[in-house]
Amino acid sequence: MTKQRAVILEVIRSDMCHHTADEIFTLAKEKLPGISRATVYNNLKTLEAAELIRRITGDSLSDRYDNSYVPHGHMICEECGQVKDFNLINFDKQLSDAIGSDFNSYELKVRYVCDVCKSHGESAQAESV
Amino acid sequence: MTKQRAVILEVIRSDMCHHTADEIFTLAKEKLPGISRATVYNNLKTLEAAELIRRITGDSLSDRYDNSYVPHGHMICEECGQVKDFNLINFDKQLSDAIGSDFNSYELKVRYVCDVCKSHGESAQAESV
DNA sequence: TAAGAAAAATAGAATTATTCTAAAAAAATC
DNA sequence: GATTTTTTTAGAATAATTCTATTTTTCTTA
Repeated sequence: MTKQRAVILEVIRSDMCHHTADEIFTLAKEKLPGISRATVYNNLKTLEAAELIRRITGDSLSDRYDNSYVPHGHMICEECGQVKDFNLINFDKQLSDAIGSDFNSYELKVRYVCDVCKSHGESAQAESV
Repeated sequence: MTKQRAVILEVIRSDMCHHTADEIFTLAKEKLPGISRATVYNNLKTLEAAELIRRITGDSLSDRYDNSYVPHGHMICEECGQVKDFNLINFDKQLSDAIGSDFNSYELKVRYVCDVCKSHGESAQAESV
């Protein structure tokens, strides 16, 4: 566990947001100005392999990272882009029944419009994801 | 509906595979040698907006396209990369209950090891997705 | 069906996210 | 403490996608 790796993990764990690699790089840089982009990418891979974080794909052009490795759903507002976590009861069993096999992980994303955006139309253009 | 658009749609519908934009470009080129990459990308967007195809993200570096717009699950073998479709009964209701709101679409991917790969170990390195 | 307007296609440059590379630095091992 | 292994670094390379300006095709309607 190097300084860099610790800072990256700290950044990912510091809030409930799901940051992109680039955002993590920027945030890590505030604490460790010399850190390199490649280090961030390397460590994101290492940390996911160690099952400490989870990569989530397809919300935007770039991947995002979740501070929990345990699979769960992500609900993504199509207006403001905010990502929230949610859980389904007994979903693992349901899934393995449906595919007729055990599985290693799953990724579930739901696109919807959140209450805030629903109420004040298209005005709320947050960037907090 | 232009020649190009028809060919692209035909390529996507011609088999059960989930092709990348680049594969679609290559296949379309066989039928329409002058077709440009930008045309493929433009049309993939148009066709998804028209709800004729569905983009699926995160299986590999590049996105893939599904010949059905109706949301359903994708099961992805971690050994050979093959993608199969599956469905969950009454899942829409379950989802909207879980997130406490209506939603526009969902994307569900399960990573597992398919029977073929499970039986003959790591030998089967198919590319057919 | 010809003329004008609108939409789509083209080639290639530009952009963006990510990976690779080779050298330097840090950490781990003995 | 010397040696080996791992990690970091900067920047180049790659790959997917988007953008741009121009040309071509399609659509509309007279």
